[in-house]
Amino acid sequence: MEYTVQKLASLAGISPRTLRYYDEIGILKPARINSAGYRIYGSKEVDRLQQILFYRELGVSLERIKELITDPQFDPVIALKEHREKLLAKRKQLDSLIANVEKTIALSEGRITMSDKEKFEGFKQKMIEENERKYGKEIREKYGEEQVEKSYQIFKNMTKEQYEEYERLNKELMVTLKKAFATGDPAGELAQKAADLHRQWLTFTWGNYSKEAHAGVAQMYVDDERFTAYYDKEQPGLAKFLRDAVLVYTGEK
Amino acid sequence: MEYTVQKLASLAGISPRTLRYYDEIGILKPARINSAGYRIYGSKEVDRLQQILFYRELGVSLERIKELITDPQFDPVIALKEHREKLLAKRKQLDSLIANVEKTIALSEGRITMSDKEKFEGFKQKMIEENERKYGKEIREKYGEEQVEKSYQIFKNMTKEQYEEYERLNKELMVTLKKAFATGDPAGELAQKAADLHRQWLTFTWGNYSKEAHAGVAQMYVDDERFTAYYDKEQPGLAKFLRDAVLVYTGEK
DNA sequence: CTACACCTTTACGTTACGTCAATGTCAATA
DNA sequence: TATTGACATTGACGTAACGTAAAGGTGTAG
Repeated sequence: MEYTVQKLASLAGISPRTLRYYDEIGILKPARINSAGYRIYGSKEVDRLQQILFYRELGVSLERIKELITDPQFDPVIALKEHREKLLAKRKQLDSLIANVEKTIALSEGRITMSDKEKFEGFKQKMIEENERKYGKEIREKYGEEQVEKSYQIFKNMTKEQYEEYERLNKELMVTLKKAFATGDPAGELAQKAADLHRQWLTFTWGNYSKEAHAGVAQMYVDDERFTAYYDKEQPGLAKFLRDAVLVYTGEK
Repeated sequence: MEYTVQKLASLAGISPRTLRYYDEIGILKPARINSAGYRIYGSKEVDRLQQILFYRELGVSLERIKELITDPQFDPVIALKEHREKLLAKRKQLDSLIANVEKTIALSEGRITMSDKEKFEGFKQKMIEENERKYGKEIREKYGEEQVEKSYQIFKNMTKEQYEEYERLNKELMVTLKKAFATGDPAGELAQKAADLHRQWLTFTWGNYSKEAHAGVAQMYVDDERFTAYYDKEQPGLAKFLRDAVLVYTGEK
């Protein structure tokens, strides 16, 4: 049997435009073109279309489908396995997305108060996620996979009290730092107190403290604009001031 | 604090282009434009961006986000609930997709033979799905929701033997029909045998048989091109011939 | 002979940006 | 001071898989 676009489209449950598109990208060419310029498809094309639609329903992209059914030495099993991995990752992401939406709904409706442990866990998780999103690649490059994972672990294992202390330290650091900034002296008493607070804050997530690493982090606050922005958001120049104070504190030039 | 595109982008972990795009679609305008034409964002814009990114992470489209944070009488809870429904539907689809891919992989690797009940169930399911994809809307309109569901139920509850008989009947119908078509006489013995086979085949999924309905289906084979294509795929004109034979058989018209 | 249903190609619209290209601005340095 | 390098701007094309006109040719039934 021979089919025009409409006929074949109806048979397969797709649109004529889809068939023209498939012709255009070369994934399914008609058997021949008749005198009037009509696309004429035969049974071979019907079979090929069936295959295409099968893979398409699996969510495979047309480009990959093209490879799958064109290249004879392409292994469809391997391709399908790769595709499965993608789908699984997608589902995982979708799951956390759904969980987030549900949490947000519950929060908005006041069904859960989240003033207790949950909220705390959620905060920690969110902070880690945010940190990962913003700095993930860089800090992994700078400090290595292990260090980063370790500090995340420490973070996750903090008790509520420890976490509150961590937050409190951060706030105190900011307050002290701003006051010190007003004096303009990175070597002054207030600035050195800020540097010490900064050390305390850092050791919360660090396994071991070293002056060199401390000075390195302070320098990074100036080098990396995103960190700079975080401190300078409170007061322009704060990041540099903190670095200078820390350099004095650690005695590293 | 004030930010240029780069600064704000770094702070939020997005690209400058994204900020320009958000300006373009009016979802986040800068606080002001300086003399050089630079976009300058303030803390109010930072907050708004946080909100935008929050909803974006939930997978909400920018257009809906715009409504969410612009329209004051827009209920975010309702919007989130709708969005959750969409996500759940998406996950459901993704799940069946994954199941399908896995089944295909297993089949390709020969890990499962599917020569038993499973294969049979799979076939039935696939037929129903295909039928649904192709004709779902129309047959529901023509015969009503109940009838369609009922016939699917009958189909699903068929035993292997019944199903094989169903398939055998279909094949015999085709063979007989083609032979009858060669005679050219819709009222002839062979054609009437085909019509009777068609009746038997239909009653497999019909609760009750009526001549009128039988004639109606035969007419539909001619009216609906997708059915026509199914029969004409074997031999052009077969659909019409079957209709004529059935009309004689049922004594209608 | 005229509808009318089919076919054709061309081309813009969709989403949320990525990626040049051409050009202007600003701060630091030789 | 002139230049350099890192920023900024707008404009425009590309993405995936088609949907949707628009403008025009074809085929057949009445």
